[in-house]
Formats: sequence, structure tokens, C-alpha cells
Amino acid sequence: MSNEPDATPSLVDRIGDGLSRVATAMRTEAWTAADAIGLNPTQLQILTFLVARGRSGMRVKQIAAYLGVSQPTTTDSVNALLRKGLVEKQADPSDARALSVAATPAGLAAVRQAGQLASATEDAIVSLSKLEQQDLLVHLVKIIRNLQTTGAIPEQRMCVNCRYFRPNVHDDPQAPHHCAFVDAAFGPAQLRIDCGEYDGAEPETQQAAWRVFNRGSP
Amino acid sequence: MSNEPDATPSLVDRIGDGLSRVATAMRTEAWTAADAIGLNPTQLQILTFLVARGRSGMRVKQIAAYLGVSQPTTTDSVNALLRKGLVEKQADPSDARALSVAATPAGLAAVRQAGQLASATEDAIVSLSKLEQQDLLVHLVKIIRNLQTTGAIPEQRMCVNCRYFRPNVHDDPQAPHHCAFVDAAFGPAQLRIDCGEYDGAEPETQQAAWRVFNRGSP
DNA sequence: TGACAATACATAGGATTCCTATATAAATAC
DNA sequence: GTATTTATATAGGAATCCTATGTATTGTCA
Repeated sequence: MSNEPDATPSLVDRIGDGLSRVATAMRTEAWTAADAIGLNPTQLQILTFLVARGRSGMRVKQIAAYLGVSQPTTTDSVNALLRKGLVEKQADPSDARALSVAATPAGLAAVRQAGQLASATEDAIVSLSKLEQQDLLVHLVKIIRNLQTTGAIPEQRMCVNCRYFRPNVHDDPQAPHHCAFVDAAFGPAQLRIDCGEYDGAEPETQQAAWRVFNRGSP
Repeated sequence: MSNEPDATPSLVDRIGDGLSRVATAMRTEAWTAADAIGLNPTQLQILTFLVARGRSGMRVKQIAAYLGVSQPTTTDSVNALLRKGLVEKQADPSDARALSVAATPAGLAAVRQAGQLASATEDAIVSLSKLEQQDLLVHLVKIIRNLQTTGAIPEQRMCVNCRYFRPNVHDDPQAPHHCAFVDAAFGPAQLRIDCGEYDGAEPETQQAAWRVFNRGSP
């Protein structure tokens, strides 16, 4: 980001600023939501992440990569959740070094409770039209895909990375894509960022699908 | 955000997730960029904020509101920057209780240096087409405006809040708006998030301008 | 097979953020 | 002229978050 005073920042810089502003609001909100259930933002984020993954459990390193923090920091927060009985550690049968962290029923309940709380960010997104929301989602998917390609974030459980994703195979502009897992057509507004049924495709398959997906919106 | 496992999250929830993912990447990036010049993300954010405001200086409370943290936390970080010689405190002539924090030349240099560093987020935004970037900026402006209306964030120095903003007064779809400060037409791609020449309009004026602005993109 | 490197996690130690509560000083209200 | 509000600083403490290192397990390769 260029920071020359008295100069007009580039479009890209201004988008970055805008994302920062929204991120600030989300962080403030995360503090209050987490505080309401006796947690802090990092702990709530971990718990939400684990709940979304179900009872299969995740490794400490995967959680660290998702959060974008170091492994010891993750251990700290996981232990804090452990003391509160919201997650549990299990030995990984396939690797005696590793362990599997999963949310307990109490953890699921806590996340649901936090989700009930009013969210200013959610309200702000709702203020956009349905079409604007759809466009915004697609733009975010593209940005996230790029962040993933450059290694800034780990591989995401998104449709566009998934082996069940068939982009632009239908004529219906409302639902041009197809999910081979549920065998149904769907459109841009249904794109997933973090899907439970996700199964990562090979890099070449991902790239091919990505090209076809992008062709739809030049 | 609803977190029912095995249920498809709403479009709004998925957009929230997407924003979170991008925010995570930006936070990670902020750590490395700030670390390269011997700061931490909060300190760099404060410094960038002060540099954008020029040498006029900002009060501690304003900085705290911008960051979304408490005032003592801001005092901590400002003092850290002070020790490093990157900011300076000056007495406010109009109010002996208050003080004015401004970036020093060394602070400006540090921000410029951090700005030179490669940014994965910037690259990811660049991967969007010009039109997509423009749409994204407009969507972010709308979200930020809404966050401001609900009090989640303080008033932003955006065009849409500014007394010099004249929305949708020209026929040119590329440049329908007008800035009375520089007396020039401009378009959605030139909208500012944080303008140096900003001067806040009265709430009623803002609302009226906002209605006219929104009429352009229903 | 056996030494060596890599991996997964825990621990140690320390700096810093970030909070609430409170103190100080100045401005404002009545 | 006293009381309240406002701007900032300070005190104290919890928790994040880092790097460096330790321990146990797995993988590699001669």
C-alpha cells in the first residue's frame, strides 16, 4: 500500500483500505460476541472452525495455518478451550505424534449462542442488494483463490478447489455450475467458502476448473 | 453467523466468512511488513493512519476509535512509537487536556518502507478485472457507510460523507459524480475511503447525498 | 537395519497487546 | 463556585503471540 500523503491512492490501495475498515469492525464485534460467552476472539474463531469441521477433529498445525498464527500460540488457545471443556484432544491413530482436536457438545452450544448475537457486519452486508451480495461473494472467492495460490493462506475448502465442482456446464445463467456430490445445479450466489463435503482436487484439475469458472465472468 | 453443521450457511454468512479469510491474510501480512521495520501490526496501523492525516496530528481518542480498541491500549502503542521516535506529541492549543499525536519524518519514512514490501493481498486484488475492482470498491463503501450508520465504526473520511460530494450530477456513466473541492467529475472507481481533503457534511446532507448516490445503482 | 533428518506438539521465557478501574487535570454546566 | 464531563495517563493483570528449544515419533537412505 502506498502511503504518499496528499496523493490519491490507487484503486487497489483503496480497496485494501476498505477491507481493513471492515476487518476492524469485525474484530471489534468478535470481541463482544466472544466476551458474551466467556471467550476471546481467537478462541471463538478456533471453536467455530472446529464446529464447522464436525467431530472428525483437526490437528494443531492445521488450526494454526487457518488462523495465521504460530503453532505454540495455537497450543495456548486450544489448552484454554480444553480447560473450559469446549474442545477435546484425541490421539491420532495414524500418527502417534499428532493429536486430533474436536469441539465437544458444549463447544457446539457455545458457538451457536455466539451466532445468535446481533452482528453489525451482517446487517451491513444485508443492506446490499441480492445481486450486489452475489457479486461481492464471487469477488471474494477470486481474491481468496489468489491468496491461496500465492501461499498466503492454506488451501480453502471452497467449491472452486473441490473435486465435485463442475463450472459453467449449464445454460441457466442463474445456475451454470454443478456439484457432483449432491448432483445439483447451482449459481454464483451458492458458492461455498468452507464446505463440509469438500474434497480437494488435484492442482491441475483445480487450475483447469478455475479457467473455466473465470471464463464465465471476464 | 449461523454455525449449524451440515447446513448450508446463508449468502450473508458466507460473505462474512470470505471477509474473515481475507482479513486473516491481511493480518498475517501486517505482521511481516511491520516486523521488517521493527514494529508490530498495531503500531504500523497507527503510524499509517497518522501519516495519512499529515502533520496536523490526531488525538489519542480519535486513534483509539479508528483502531477499535480502548484508549489505554492506544496510549501504550503511541508511547511505544514515541520511544522509537516515529511520532511526536504536541500540546493542543485549543484544549490543555488534549494532545496532538503526529508522525515524524522518521515515521513517514518507516511507513514508506513498509509500503514497498510485497503484498499478497494487493496482488490478489490486482487479479480482479478493473470493472470487478470498481464494483468491489463500491460494495465496500456501502458496507462501511452502513457500519458507520449503526455506530460500529466512527465516521469515515469518505466521499459519501463529505460536504464536497455531489453524487450523480453528470450524464457520463464513467464519471457521474462531482467533487466540489477540486471541482472535477469522477466515477465509482475514484471513490475515496479516507480522503485528506475530507470535510464532514451535516447528517441530513449526508443522508440526502447517500440516497442520490444509491439511486445510481439500484 | 541404523543413523540422521524431518515432523508434531509441548514448554519456557519474554514482549506486547488489551482489558477494566482509577487518578489527574482541564473544560464545561449549572 | 461546585459538580459533572472530558482527555489522557497510570496501575494491575490476563492473554495473545512470538522465538527458541525439548521430546517423541516418523520418514529417509545408505
